[in-house]
Amino acid sequence: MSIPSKSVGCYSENDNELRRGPWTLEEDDMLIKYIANHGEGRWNLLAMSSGLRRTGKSCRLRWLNYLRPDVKRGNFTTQEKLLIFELHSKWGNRWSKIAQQLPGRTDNEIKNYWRTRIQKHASSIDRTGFLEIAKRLQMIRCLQKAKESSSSAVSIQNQAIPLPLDGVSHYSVIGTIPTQIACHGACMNEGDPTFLNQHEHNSDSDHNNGSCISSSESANIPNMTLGYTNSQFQALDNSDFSSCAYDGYQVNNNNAYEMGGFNLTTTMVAEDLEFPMYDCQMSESNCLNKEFAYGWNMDELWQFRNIQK
DNA sequence: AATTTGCCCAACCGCAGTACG
DNA sequence: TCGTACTGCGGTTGGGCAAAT
Repeated sequence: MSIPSKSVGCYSENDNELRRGPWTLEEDDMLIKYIANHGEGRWNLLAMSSGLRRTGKSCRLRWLNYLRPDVKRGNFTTQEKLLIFELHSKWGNRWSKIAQQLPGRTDNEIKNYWRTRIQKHASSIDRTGFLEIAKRLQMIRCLQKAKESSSSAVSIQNQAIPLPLDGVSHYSVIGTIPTQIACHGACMNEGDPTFLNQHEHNSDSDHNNGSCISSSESANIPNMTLGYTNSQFQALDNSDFSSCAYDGYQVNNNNAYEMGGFNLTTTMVAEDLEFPMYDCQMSESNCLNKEFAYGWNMDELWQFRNIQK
């Protein structure tokens, strides 16, 4: 390619050379009008016949990431953030695949979000940090579930979630979960943007009944299980387990949900969601000290992590 | 007020997969 | 079947801007 080394903002005034760098309003307008008349696709042809001195790839990128009418602008909602965490735990850096689950969001946007908000927190993790992070993640997941099940009168406490071990690819450490979580302060209100309700996003079923977990109120939540599968550590609830089992997902060594990166993900769940973690405490019986709540023994977990390295 | 630092995000690059002649 | 063009994806870069010094 004849294009010199990248220099955004340096344009050639030579009509024969391709333009690079930020798009102008005129270029945007030209692209929009062309696509309105001819439709998307055939980007190289578009680039040549539209009069834009851009590559087809550049035109495509501009359209998909910025000009498309259904592109959603602005910050990610809490639901979207949670969904990104969820999907990244399943699929890793499959940004386009993740983007398909977030209507109006582009893979580029999600990728940028992940890199700037999440990976910046990547750092070495010590044992103490890991414990704290594990606690936070666990609480967050509990709170997610609280909304869903608080509308249901049925308590499914202390049910064990069976793990279908295939005897080959799964090494699992599973604990069952006492399911009382107390939330103090004003952290759970239906109208609160920080209210965790991930499943509203992609479910039209029974998750939208407004129920408020107010101060000093407890919610029955479904069992949750922390599972460590091969090199993978993640928080598993029933839906997570399904995806794990059926998608055959495995986290590679670079994945953020691998133990080494676990801290940044979970930390950001708490921090980036602006969730008042300090207001939410596990109930007394679930005190997270030596014995990790939900049956996890952190000594074992940590040892297992080291074995996997 | 000036300079430095760090963050965010749009855009670019290279590569892999697919379509087509 | 092979070669070429096109498309899409994930990783990376660097400009702009706000915060910090």
